[in-house]
Parts: sequence; C-alpha cells; structure tokens
Amino acid sequence: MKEKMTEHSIRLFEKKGFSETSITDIVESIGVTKGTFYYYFTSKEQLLMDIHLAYIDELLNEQAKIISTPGKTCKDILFDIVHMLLKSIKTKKSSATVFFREMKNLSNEKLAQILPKRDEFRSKIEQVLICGIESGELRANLDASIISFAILGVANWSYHWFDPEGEKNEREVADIFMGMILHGIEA
Amino acid sequence: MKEKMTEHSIRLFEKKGFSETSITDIVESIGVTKGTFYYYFTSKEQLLMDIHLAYIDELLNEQAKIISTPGKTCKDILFDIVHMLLKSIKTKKSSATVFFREMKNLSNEKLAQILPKRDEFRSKIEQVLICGIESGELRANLDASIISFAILGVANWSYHWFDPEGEKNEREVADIFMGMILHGIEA
Amino acid sequence: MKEKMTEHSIRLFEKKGFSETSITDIVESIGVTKGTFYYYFTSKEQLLMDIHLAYIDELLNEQAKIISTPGKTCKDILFDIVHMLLKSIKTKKSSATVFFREMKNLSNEKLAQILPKRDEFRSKIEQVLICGIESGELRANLDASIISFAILGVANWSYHWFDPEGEKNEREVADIFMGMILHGIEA
Amino acid sequence: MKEKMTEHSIRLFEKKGFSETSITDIVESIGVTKGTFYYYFTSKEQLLMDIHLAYIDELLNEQAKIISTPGKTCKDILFDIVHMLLKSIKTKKSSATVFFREMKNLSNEKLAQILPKRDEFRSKIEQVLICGIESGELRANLDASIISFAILGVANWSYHWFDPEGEKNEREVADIFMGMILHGIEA
DNA sequence: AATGAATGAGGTTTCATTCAT
DNA sequence: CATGAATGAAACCTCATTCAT
Repeated sequence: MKEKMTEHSIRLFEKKGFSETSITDIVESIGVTKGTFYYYFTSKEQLLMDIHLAYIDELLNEQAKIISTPGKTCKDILFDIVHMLLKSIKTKKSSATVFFREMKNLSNEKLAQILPKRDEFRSKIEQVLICGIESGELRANLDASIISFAILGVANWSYHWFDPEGEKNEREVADIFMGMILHGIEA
Repeated sequence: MKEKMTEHSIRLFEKKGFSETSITDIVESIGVTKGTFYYYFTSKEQLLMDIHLAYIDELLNEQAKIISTPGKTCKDILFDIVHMLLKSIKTKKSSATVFFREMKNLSNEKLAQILPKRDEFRSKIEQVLICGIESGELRANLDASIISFAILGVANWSYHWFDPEGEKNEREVADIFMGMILHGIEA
Repeated sequence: MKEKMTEHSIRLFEKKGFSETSITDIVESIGVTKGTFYYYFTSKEQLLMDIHLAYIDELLNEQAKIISTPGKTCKDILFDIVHMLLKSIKTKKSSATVFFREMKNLSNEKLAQILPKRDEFRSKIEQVLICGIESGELRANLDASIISFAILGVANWSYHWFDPEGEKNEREVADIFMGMILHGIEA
Repeated sequence: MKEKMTEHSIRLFEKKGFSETSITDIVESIGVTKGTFYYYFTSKEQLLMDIHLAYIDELLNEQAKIISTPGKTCKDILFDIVHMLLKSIKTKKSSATVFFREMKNLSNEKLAQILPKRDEFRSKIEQVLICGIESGELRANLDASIISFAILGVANWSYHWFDPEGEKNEREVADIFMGMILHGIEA
C-alpha cells in the first residue's frame, strides 16, 4: 500500500507539481481516505523525501556498480554513466522530473541529506575525468570540475525533452552524446 | 511600481517557488497592499506569464542579433549563443530559474504561447549546426537535432550551479564549454 | 451622464443582481472610470435608493392620476391600476425587478423611506375597494385588506413571467386578470 | 450537522440575502469553523441549490398528493393547492423567500434543473383549470395559462406580507383568496 | 468633470493535519 | 488498518471607496 501510494504520488507530482497535488488527490487516485495516508507517512514532505532518497540512492548505487566494474577505461565508465542516466530518465521519468524540479520543497534539514548525495554523484564523475587525464586517455588541459557539470547538463537536461517512445532510443542518444563529449563536433 | 513588483516577485519565486510564494509575500516585500497587486496584475498567473515572456523574448532577441551579425563562422555563432546564455544566467539568474522551473504553473493556453518560442530558440541552434555541417566547418555525421539539445543542456543546466561570483566567470565557463563541444575531451 | 449611469446600472442589476454587480461593471459598461461614479453618486447604495425612489414615486404618481380622474367607477379605477402596473412591468421591467428583488440591500434608514410608500400604494387600492363596497359596486362581505394584497399579487407577480413581446399584450393580460378579479372563474 | 447548517443558512439568507451572507456568518451562527462547511458542501452555491431542490420537490410532492386524491372537484383541488402554498409559506417562510428571491444566484446549469420543476408546478395548475373548464365547473372562456399565473401570483406573493402570527391564519386567507378567484369581487 | 493609483477589509475556497472510533 | 468528521491557517482574489491631480 505504501509502495502504491508512492507510485501514484510520483505520477501526480510530475503532472501537477508537488504543491499543486493535494493529499486528497493522492488518496482519491487509489480510493482510500486521508487517514490512510497519515498511517503510512508522517507528512507530505516525508513522502517527497522518500521519493528523493529512493531516486538518488538508486543513481549512486548504479554509479558505484559501473565504477567498480574492473577492466574498463575511463571513457567506458563515462559512457556507462551517461547511458545509465538516460536509462533512468526513460524508466523513471516521473521520478526524475520530481527529483530535479521539486527539490526546493524540502526543508533545510532534509535538503542537507540530499544535496551531499547529489554532489557526490557529480564528484564521482569529476574523479573519473581526473583519472582519465592522468592516464592520458583525456586531454591534459581539461577543467575537470566544469566539465563534470557540462556532462551532467547534457545528460540530465534530457528529462525536459527525451521521449523514450521517440525516434531514437536511450542507447542511440547516449552514443550521440558521448560522440560529442569525446570528439567534439568540429570537422 | 509594476516593474518593482515584477522584480521582487522574481526574486521570491526563485527562492521559495511560485506556488509557495503568496501574494502577501510579494506585497509585503515592497510595503504595499494586496489591492495594489491586483491593480497591476489580473492574477498571479498573469505575473508569471509576464516573467516568462520577458525572459524568452529577450533570449530570442539576443539570439537573433547574434545570428544576423555578418562575417561570423558557425562556430563563432555557437560560441556567442552559449556565452549569451551564460551571461543571461549571470545577470538574470532568478528569471532563468523561474523560467526553467515554474513553467508547469502556466495554464495550457499560456503554455501554448511560450512553448513555440522555446522551441524556436532551440531550432535556431539546430539550423546553425546544419549550416556548419554544410559549410564543412562541422562534422558531416552529426545528428543536429540531438546535438542542439545537448548544447542547450550544457548551457542551461548552469542555472543549477553557476556562481557568477565564483572562481570562473561566465566568459571562462563559456570557453570551457565550447572547448568540449567543439573538440571533445579525448586526448 | 448620471441618467446614463442609472440606466446601465438598472440593466446590470436586473441581470446579475445588485451585490453581484460591481462599480467596475457599471463604469466599464459606459466607458468611464470609477472616480466618475463617485462624482455623481455618494455610494452604491445611494444609486439603488435613487432607482427605488424613482420607481415607487412614478407608480404613486400614476396611481394618483388614475384615482383623481373624475367620472370613474371603482371598477374602472381598479382596472386602470392593474393595467398601469402591467404597463410599468412592460416598459420598466428591469426597474420593476430591481424594485421587487433588491429591497433588502437598502439600509434600515433608506427602507424607512421606501416601505411607507409601498404600503401607501397598496393602501390606496384598499381604499378603492372600500369605496366600491360602500357604493354597492363590490360585494359587501369582502376583506378589503387581504383582497388588496391578492390584487397586488396577481399584477406584480407578472414580473416573473410576463413577456411584452409574447402572445398577449399588457392590455389583454389586464383584461384577463380583471375578469377573474371581478367575476371569478366559476361557471 | 449538514441539516443544522442548512437550517441556519436559510434563516440567514432570508434575513440578509444570499450574497450578503458569508460562509463566516453561517459557521459562526452554529459555532463551527469554515472547514466544516466545506466538508459538507462543495460550495456556497451547492448549498443554495440544496435549498431550492428541497423546496420545489416538496411542493411538487404535496401538489401530486392533492391532485391524485380521488373524489375531488377541480375547485377542491385548486383550493387545496392555494391552501397548501399558504401553509408552506407559513411553515417554511424562509425557504420560500430564498426560493423566490435568490434564484439568480444559481448557475445556468443548476437553473436548468430548477426551472422545469417550477414550470411543472404551474402547468399542473393549468391542467386542473382545463379539466374544470371541460367538466363545466369553470367558465368556458378562461385563458387557463394566464389564469394559472394569476393564481400563483395571488398565493406566492404572500411571502412578501403574510404573517402567520397575524390576525388571519393561513386557512382564512386561503378562503378569502379562493372566494375572489372563484366568484370575483363584483356585487 | 474626470482620472488612476492605492487601500484594506472581507469574500470563497483549499488543504495539511489531527483524532476518536 | 482505515475511516470520517473537524480544524484553522492561509491561499487567491474582489470591491467599495478615497484622494491627489
């Protein structure tokens, strides 16, 4: 039941926004009453926090798996991370949207739990870049920090437009993205 | 007075979010009464619409100026657009945040005015890419559409993290971004 | 201008109700601004009072003319009064509706000016009835007071349904009404 | 509680008018909070609609009982209907006032539910008249439609003045009314 | 004679939350 | 586990009115 509520909430939050979705909206969407909601969640914010945590923890988890897999070049790792982000936008578009858009609805204390994880994710990318520079795979004069933001921008921005049912699937988009990130677009 | 109200609203919307900012918050921030707000705006949504229109129209305007300036290569144009986006995030960070985050608070009719403009901006970038491909400046095998989203992602994502007072200014960040976009990061 | 404003107000009050019609509605309907309204009227209530006074004074005036015309039987007078009420509903339907429906929006002091006039109108009808009873024109056992209310009811209720453009004109309806009032409907 | 709220609302609407009565007025009159009101009613208009429906349905119901009772002449039926209307004005004066005066505060969709019922009530009276004409009880040359409005006017107008505590009770007034309606007032 | 900026009180409605059952 | 009645604070918005110009 808690799971079911969370699912429905994510969908509603994506469509209408967190503030614009009322507890009534949520409980009516699954045919129970408000009391039931407060049996499973202590507050609306708690529910939002659950969604955030589930999303970022999953991302960090996937990222860790990618990084720790032996026998990969840094470029392989970067590709896998970008690909994984697109896959997550494909399968969890609603969660992604809520995650990127509704963060400000968390209280400062809750934010203090989420923000470090967000930065950890980016920071791991930066480390991969540095590792690649040191190993000679990547250009020596890169600003690893700014480039990590650039790569995140390329991948994450997809939640604004990427359509999993569209012409290109997430693998193809990841290929195109990595083509540009690695080799640029200049002739 | 209307201008003043809009300014303060943008700042508040950025900090607290559109839905979380009340008319009371706005009018108290400048020491007038609610009636005054409704003397100048027909609704809260109208104010949000004004902000959106002002932002996107300004972007389109700047973009048009860049594109129509004679004697530029396509790469110059791309650089100028990315640079311009970063400048606009620097000087109008609040507006940018509101623009990218609070779009769902517009009614469908209002959205129908904004979305085409947003896509026009992206589409212009795609045209520059195509033009560059045809002239031989850019690689022939690019997917101009997806790449236009990638470039937008790199630039626009900055509103999440770019600090105009930080270590790098908008010119330097634009240089780094264009370095990656044009030449890639591979050694 | 004052006249024009009153006319438009009556029409708006009829259609939307007094409370539901704002000063803005009124001034916009004639293309001036709110200041202008307050140049001519001291308050919205004052305007309503003007409408009430104009209506009831006109009715009393017409009634007085009918009663004072020499050489009429009481039945003639009753007919003329009923006919006059129907004519007034025909030509001043909006005023009539406002008069009968929006009285409660007058303050007690204003009501104290209107109510005696309303009762004076009815009372005059009662006097005509009494006069007719004494002269032998009307049945001796009538309750003149209650019958005066009955006659008023027959005539005034017309504002709910009488359509001057309809099948019967006000003269024909007055004839039918008086037929019933004088001779009843029994075979 | 819902019943209690409706009762108090009717009383307040009668005294101050629908628009002039605020939700605050209503809930304060029974010592609950505004939230409670909206727990039972979806809107203020819904409450007004409830009142209208309850009133007209009750009238139609009573009318149907009168008409379907066997062994009555048409004149009996007419008397019973007029008497019933006066009784309803006696016992439900507030509802009657609200019903006759506040109809314009219903939206068009709601009106479309009420108006047919109102006309059904009048139409039933017309049918009784026609039946009486055909049976020879009533004069052959009556305009049944207009006369039905006249009878309704006589009876319904009472809500403006009838005082159940006054000199005459509703039975006596009904007798006087029917005396005029059946036999007229002429000597 | 008319305007337009500003007010402030009050309107209807929404909603997260509580709690006895 | 779940309900349903109730709360109360706060939301957006309207509007009669004032007043300097």
